[in-house]
Amino acid sequence: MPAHKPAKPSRAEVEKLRREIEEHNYNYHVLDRPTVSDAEYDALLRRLEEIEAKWPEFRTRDSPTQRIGAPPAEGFSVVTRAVPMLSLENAMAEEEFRAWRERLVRAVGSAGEGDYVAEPKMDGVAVELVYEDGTLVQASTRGDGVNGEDVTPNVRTIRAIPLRLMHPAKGAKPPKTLSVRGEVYMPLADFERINKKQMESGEKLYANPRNTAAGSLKQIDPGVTATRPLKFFAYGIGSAEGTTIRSQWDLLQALRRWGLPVNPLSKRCQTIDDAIAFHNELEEKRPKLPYEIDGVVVKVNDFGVQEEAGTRSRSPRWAIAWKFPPQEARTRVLDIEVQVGRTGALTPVARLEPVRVGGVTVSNATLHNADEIEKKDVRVGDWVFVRRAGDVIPEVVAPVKELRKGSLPKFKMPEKCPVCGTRVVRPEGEAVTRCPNFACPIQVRGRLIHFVSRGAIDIEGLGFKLVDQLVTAALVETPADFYKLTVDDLIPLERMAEKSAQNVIDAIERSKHTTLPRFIYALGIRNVGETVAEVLAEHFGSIEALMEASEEELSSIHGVGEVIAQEIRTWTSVAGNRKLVRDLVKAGITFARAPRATSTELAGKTFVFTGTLTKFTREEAEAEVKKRGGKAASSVSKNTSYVVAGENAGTKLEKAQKLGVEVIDEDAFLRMIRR
DNA sequence: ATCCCTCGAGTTCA
DNA sequence: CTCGAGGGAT
Repeated sequence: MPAHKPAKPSRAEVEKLRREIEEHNYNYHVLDRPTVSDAEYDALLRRLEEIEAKWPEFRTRDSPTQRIGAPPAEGFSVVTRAVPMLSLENAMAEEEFRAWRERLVRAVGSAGEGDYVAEPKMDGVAVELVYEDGTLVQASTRGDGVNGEDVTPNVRTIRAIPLRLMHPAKGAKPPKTLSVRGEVYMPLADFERINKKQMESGEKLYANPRNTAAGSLKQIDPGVTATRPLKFFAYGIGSAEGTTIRSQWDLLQALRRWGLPVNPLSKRCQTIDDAIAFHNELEEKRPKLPYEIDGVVVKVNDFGVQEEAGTRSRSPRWAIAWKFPPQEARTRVLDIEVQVGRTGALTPVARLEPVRVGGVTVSNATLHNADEIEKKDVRVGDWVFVRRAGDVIPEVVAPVKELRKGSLPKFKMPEKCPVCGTRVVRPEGEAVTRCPNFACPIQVRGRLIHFVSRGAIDIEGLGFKLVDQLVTAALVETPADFYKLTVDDLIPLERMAEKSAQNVIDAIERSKHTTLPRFIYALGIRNVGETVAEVLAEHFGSIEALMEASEEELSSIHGVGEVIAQEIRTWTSVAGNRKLVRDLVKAGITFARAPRATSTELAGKTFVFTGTLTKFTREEAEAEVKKRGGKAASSVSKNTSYVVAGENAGTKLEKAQKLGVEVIDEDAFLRMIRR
């Protein structure tokens, strides 16, 4: 377009443009169904900005362009409200929840028997929004309920919050003055993203989404708040005067019609058991939700019954917050111990005062490596927040620095291996610190355990306890020694009678019949996992050929680069390792033919399995895929053809959805391979 | 030289 | 599951 001046639009045209932008905001934030791309949305907003810049007479305070614009505040003034924002009584367990209902029924008679609304309890910041004639004029934090802080300029930057209410053609118009209550929160993914950025720029990490949301709302400069990905769910109003709304459920629908986001999981419950079921279902969904919740709020639906139930000094009798057991808990670091793995990697692990998190007692949490400890600045004696990452593995989130008394010494990686005393090394640019002593007893033991593990040689009944005993009794030093064991060797060991000893010996015997990839993997060469072992087996066809391979030949293989090639060549040139392979072969190890792909029906397809599979094991499924010429990968990318999701699928499922990868369930997978 | 996809290794608790 | 890093594509 040539740079000619556009004609001045009419007031109606500007208004139409605003409505269009508001509509898109509504679709996106309230209905969660975007109807235009971000780029299209931005284009509309930019056009409006240009018009308003050129013809200032069109500027209005409630225009979508006016989300940022107020100058930084001098601090926050206090807002005093006529109808206080009450807090809720808490219930921690089902009995307490039922007790609440008993009291309710006593207070209001049979009216309290049924008809509730159950809503997720957002873990965010409670705010009140005041709309005058449909325009947002004030926003405040809850504060003590009566007095809150005026955070209007900051709240205006939150896109999920309409600056103007919508007036549906049919249905109740909002009252002249409407105070909406709800929760400002930060989605988990956004929280993680900005924390990652903080980490990269070496800044302080935020403890959790709620604190980050609260901190964002209390920014002096609304420009800063505008950069924070905050969202909002409305759940109530200050007073229902001037409306015809007579129940909580109708209120939620009305809020939604007025253009305010309402949590779609909220549910009307006809009986107390429905509410209990809702709580339990939500607790299960909780780890998969894109935001944090800390419980369920159950309210009496009918406003008339609510009034009858009345309010105690600080909380209404007609509502209760039934909390979930915390997923994040505070505890103390008793010690930081350093473990040594089979490759000699030194891993610091925090020993914690046992604490219940998400239903289990946590007493250990990995701290990964020295950098990680440095980054989080965790010290022995600190109070720390612990959470179960991805549903399972405990993780130290951050120390509570305010509770650090005096000065605690910083953690330092030991200079010597805690097991064998050898001076440890940390190669330039690497995160791990290692003990270089190949003969370090813990490495020896680690290699033995790896050798017998599932996926490797797989000796059933030979676990880490028994390996420990065998090493201590000097019966086993290298994997080849397993094949020299007799029942009489085992019987003197703890918890070993003749029967179990015989079972172990039998299992050892059975393990002699294996496959080449498993055997190569079992050797425990650094960076040679199951996949690389398979590639090597495919290429060389025999262990002897692999043992004689040159570095050049190795690195020419697809999937093997310089690093791995050198690692393998170094390993195969060590006399002890060559002897180990000879001894194992002499002991009678034989290799089954690797099952070749029997069809090509899944050729070119890549599968990723995630979650708890109930109809088959992951190994079986992967074998089926390979048999049909397909590939089984461990992580989801845009190259993935299908993600097969079992129960409780976690981040991989999310990623699949984000990348638009097809997700199928176990049955669909079975149908696919049965054909 | 850089980015993206994978793989490998280490870890927790019931 | 998560992180770091190897390998290959661009």
